[in-house]
Parts: sequence; structure tokens; C-alpha cells
Amino acid sequence: MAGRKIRNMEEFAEVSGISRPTVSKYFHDPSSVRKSTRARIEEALERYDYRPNIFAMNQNRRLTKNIGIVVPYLADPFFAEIARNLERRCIDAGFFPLLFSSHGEQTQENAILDSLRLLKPAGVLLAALGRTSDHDHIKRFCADVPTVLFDSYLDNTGAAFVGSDHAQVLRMIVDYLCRSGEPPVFFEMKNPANPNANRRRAGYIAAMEALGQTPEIVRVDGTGWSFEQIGFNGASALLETGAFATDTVLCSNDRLAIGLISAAYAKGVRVGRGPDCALRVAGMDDHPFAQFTCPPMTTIAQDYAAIADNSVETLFKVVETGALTGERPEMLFEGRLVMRDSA
Amino acid sequence: MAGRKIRNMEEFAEVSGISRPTVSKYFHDPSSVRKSTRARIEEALERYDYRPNIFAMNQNRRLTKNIGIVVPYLADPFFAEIARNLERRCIDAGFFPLLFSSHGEQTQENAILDSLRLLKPAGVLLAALGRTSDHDHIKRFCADVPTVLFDSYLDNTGAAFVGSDHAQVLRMIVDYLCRSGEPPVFFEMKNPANPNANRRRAGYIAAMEALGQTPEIVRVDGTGWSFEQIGFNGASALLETGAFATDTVLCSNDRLAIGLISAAYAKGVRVGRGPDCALRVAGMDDHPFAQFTCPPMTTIAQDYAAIADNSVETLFKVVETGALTGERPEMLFEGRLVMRDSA
DNA sequence: ACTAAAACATTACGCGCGTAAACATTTCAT
DNA sequence: ATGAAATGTTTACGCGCGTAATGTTTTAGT
Repeated sequence: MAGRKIRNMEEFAEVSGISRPTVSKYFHDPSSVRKSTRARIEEALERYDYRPNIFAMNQNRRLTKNIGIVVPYLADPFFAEIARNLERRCIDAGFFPLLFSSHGEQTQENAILDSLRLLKPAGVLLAALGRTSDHDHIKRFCADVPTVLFDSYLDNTGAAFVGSDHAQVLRMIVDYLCRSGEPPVFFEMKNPANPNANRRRAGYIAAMEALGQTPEIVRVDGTGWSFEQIGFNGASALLETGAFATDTVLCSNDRLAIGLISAAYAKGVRVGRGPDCALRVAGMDDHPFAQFTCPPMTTIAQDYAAIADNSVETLFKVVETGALTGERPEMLFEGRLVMRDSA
Repeated sequence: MAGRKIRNMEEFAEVSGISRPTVSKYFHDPSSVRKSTRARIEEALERYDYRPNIFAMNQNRRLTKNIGIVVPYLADPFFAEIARNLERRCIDAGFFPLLFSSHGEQTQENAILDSLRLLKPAGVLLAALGRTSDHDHIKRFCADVPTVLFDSYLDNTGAAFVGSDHAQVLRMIVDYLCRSGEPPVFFEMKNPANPNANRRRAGYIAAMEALGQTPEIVRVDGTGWSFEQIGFNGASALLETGAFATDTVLCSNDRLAIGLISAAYAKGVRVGRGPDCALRVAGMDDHPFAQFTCPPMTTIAQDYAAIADNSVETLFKVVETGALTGERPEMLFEGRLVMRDSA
């Protein structure tokens, strides 16, 4: 580990006894050089910890080893968890993931995409803001950079989409709720930021009608990403006026449900499925904290691992084939019913 | 915005009618060129959206505009929230923040620091893992790169430390709990990952003794970062054996408290400060979800904004003066008692 | 209006590495 | 052993920009 200090690839090539172009080739892909050559380089690598200069490398490479990961709101543990899975897989594949959060703001999202362009990423994994996104801006970006959209669906944008099968998910939870008690009322925000909300509503309506039930939708005011607060405020008002048509509420996502459960507790409305309970509450996503609500939340778990795996895998495929046009696969994964005590 | 496409600074200099070295100077610092020159450049900038190549810029600049932000566990909303504040301030100051999460693993933390070296960052904001950190590795990093530590204290490492004044915080919450009911038992993990836990325990003991009370500490098993689960499991066992010395529990952090409250609910133990309640529970941090527990959690809010502001500001000061040695300021901020219903 | 100072233009080199071309050597099947 | 294929070496250029040196123009102070 001692010896002279290595300043650049030239010097490293010298001490390893291999020519610089071959060393360069090695760093680009170790398996592209003869085994004996690789051994000599790796031996030198142990003696002289040298690593190529990223900036010089990326300047000349048409595309880098960078992978951009963009999520709409990192303070939401759901996205933090997905991001963690994505990061891991990128690193394992020898890429360098760069994580960005739009913090719920369009200007941020646009700025991130602009910066990302300069970083010449091999590809980008993007969960867009949704309704508040600058759709044209994103589309233009996707035209230049291989991008896989996940979680948040945008029409006709990106090289592929990976997300949840909301129709299936809603069918499952609505089915469960109807079998085990009164049919659910659907609880959501009036102007949901996330486009998934629309698919979930549609899924709810379809599932209810398939069972011969009448869909009932309750929509509460509020903008932004403070879903718990919005759910809390909305539910507080509704619980006073008794505006829920049945004793069962299906929330558009877990964070709204967290707010609702908190509001019910404050009002002394007992949530759960026991005989002494007045309200059943179900959520969607299996948020990391859903199992610690009081009572623990019945919800639908999204398949984090599958979504992460397939997003990354699909992106790599697109990157390799350079297929920016052509068919645009949409992969939808089923959810898993997590029966806890709230419904 | 139309016209020919600009490929590099040379061409941009041409269409703006300014020499390339001057244009380069402009991008380095717009105020370093004459007003009329700046106007001409900015006019061209509007017509030809050009932005300098990051990699070429950073290759020759000794230090870049990159700021590394490293947190131990991004899926913890506390760190997500702090990271958000730090990011914002870096961007406002014209820097380019790069966010990394160690995901609770030493190998990751070390790998992040190694990568960060290659990115030649102007500075780094680091919340280390703590007990599980590779202290020497971090120290070596801090010797080369201007680094401000925050939240997680490490002896004699980094150019400065910014965090919470745990002694003050504990004095305040212990004082409140003793005034309003029975003195608190301290609830924590047996082998806390975060060094703050030790300071909090010490603060608790000091605060209790100052009030003439006997400190009582309950420590539960569990490793890793699933604090809610650890709190839940530990509390479930304790509530059955009735091992809490008083009816008041002060948790080392909000996430443990979330688990404890959930466990109490499951056992039918009513949490709160009313006459019909059997247990008071207080947390620490004012976690984003603390206000939605059942009942809402009494806790101490850390001053996110102050910590973020001062971390960034201190880092910039260090970067400007290049002061890697000399005094090593430690800034501790007071917490704010948030009285809700759990205690 | 005149001069010193500030700002800009011109020219030129370097950063560290990618990569192509031409040639030399090693490997491997026959 | 022998020739083709695979792999290395040498040499040379380019990427886009930072930056120093030198000379010219503009600005500002009196």
C-alpha cells in the first residue's frame, strides 16, 4: 500500500507493467482483458490503491455509469424504502446511483432533470410528481435519456413503466372488506397529487360494481404531501357529521389512513373489526409504520422488491439495447393483502 | 432558443461575442465580469441554452461545487427531513448537493466516503452511523475533506459538530414529567446504534438526580434500525411482567415510543395523562408521525431548521477559510417541549 | 482630456482519460 | 509446427474547460 503515489493512469500503468490503453480497457470492463493481464493489474491495484478520475472518465465516455433515481418526496418512508432497494441493485450492477427528491415541487423536479442531463447518466429511474409534473418537460427528458418510470404513471412517457396493478389490488381489498363486513366507502383527497389515486378510485368503483355494490366516495380538501394531516382534518370533520355511508372506510393510501385512525382515536371512535368497534379502516401500500398504528392497519402491501428489481432490470435492458423507441412495456405487480386489526 | 446548437464553451463564446476565458470567468462567478459583458452573456444564454460540461469543469477545478450529504438511514423520516433542509440550503448557496444513505451499514458508510473522495466535494455534511462506524476511516476522510458532523457525535473528528443539547432537552422533559405526574422510567435499546442515546441516558440520569429522584432505566434487546419493532417487542414483554417502576415512560427516541404505544394498545393498556389512563409515554425528536400516534405523542422537538442552517453555514465557513485544523466548534441547540396527549 | 487601473482578447498549455490506428506478441486449433 | 485469431503495445489525437501570460481596449478618477 506504500510506494510512490500514483497520480494518474499513466503512472499506474507503469507500476503495473501494462500499457495505459489496456489498463483503461480493464477499468471499463475487467473481463475484456486476458486473465494473466487482469491478475497483474489487480496485484498492482492492491499495492497502490489507485482509482481512475471520475471526471476525466465521464468526460469522454458518451454515457457514464451514473444512474439517476428521482422520487417525488423522500420524507415519505414509502419512497425512501423503494429508493433504498433501487440503490442497492444499481450498486450491485456496478453503477453509481444518484438520489434526488423533488420535495413535491415541480420546479425542483424540472431542475433535477436538467442537472441530470449534464451528468450524462446511463439511465434514470423516475417516480414523477404526477398531476403537478411538467409533463412536456419530462417527455423531452425521456426522449434524450433512457428513463424507466415507476410508481407514478404518465401517459406515453419513458421507455417503460413499473408499478402496482391497482385494479387487482382494489379487487382484492374490496372483496375482503365486503366478505368480512359492510362494503367500504372510499376515502381520498379531492385533488390527489399522485396519479395512482385515480387508478385506485377507478379500481374501487369497478370492484364494487362487480360485487353488485354501490360505490361511495368521500373526498376531503387539502393539497401538498402532508397526507396524514389532510386525512386527520378531513376525518375529524366527517366523524362529527357522520358522513360515512357504512362503518367501513377504505383509504386511498396508508398515510391518509394514519390520519384517519388518529382522528377516530381523538373522537373516541373505536377502530377495528371487533364487536365493540364502530369503524373499520383499511389502507393501501403497507407503509413501514402501518403495523404500528392503533390498531395495526389492514392494508395491501406493494411488492417493493419486485418493483425495484424490475425497474432496474428493465432500465439496464433499455440501456444495453439503446432501445429508446419501439414498444413500451408496462409491468404491473400484484399486491398482497395484509390482514391486521383495523379492518 | 433556436439557432445553431452549441456544443461547447468555444462556440458559446462565439455567439455571445465574448472571448472564451471571459465566459469561463463568468460561469465561475458572474459578478467577476463587467456589467455590460454579463448582459451580453446572459442575453446569449437565453437564446442558446448552453450549460458548461460538469465533468470538464470539475476535472480542472481543484475543488468542485459538490456538497456531500451523508445520513445513516434515510428511511427514517427524521433524517429525510434533515436532509431536505440541508439540500435546500446548499442549492440556495449555489452548490450541488449529493445525498447518500449508509442504510445502517458500516461497509456502505465507508464506500460512500470513498466515492465521495473521487467527487472532490467542496465539503461534506456527515451524520455518521455512530457506534458501528469505522471511526478511523471517517477520521482519515475528515483529514482530507472539509467535513461538518451533525446529529451523531464522534470524538475529535471533523471540522465542527452541530447537534442537539441533550442535557438541556432531558432536563426539560424530565422536569415536565415529574411536575405533571410520576417520575419517568427511561426506555432504551440495550446496544443503541446512535451515540446520542448515550448522551440522552446521561442527561436523564443527571436530570433525575437534580430533582432528587432515582433514575430507573429499562433496556430492551434488539439491533439494527427497526426501532419501532424493537420498542414494540420490548414493551410487549415488559407490559406483561409489569416491569416499569412508575406509570411514566420516557423513550430514548420517538420511534421506540411509537412501538411502545402500539404495544400498549395491543395489550389494552390505555396510554395518556387522563385519570382513566394507566401509562404515560413521552418520546424525543418530534418525529413527523409523532402527532398521529394514538394518543398523539408528547415529545421534544429538535430544531431541524437551526441544525440544518448552522451545519451548512459552518461548512461554508470552513470551506472558504480552508480551516481544517484549529478550534473545532461544537454547536448544540435546545429542544422545544411539545405537549400532546401521551404524557 | 489624460493617465492609471480594470477588464477583456488572444494565445497557448495542461488536466486525466477515451479511443482509434498500426504494429507486435501471445494463444489456440489444426 | 503453423497460421489465424485474440490480445497487447505504441503512438497520437481529442474531449471541454481551467488558467496563465501577454497585449489591447475600456473605464474611471482627476
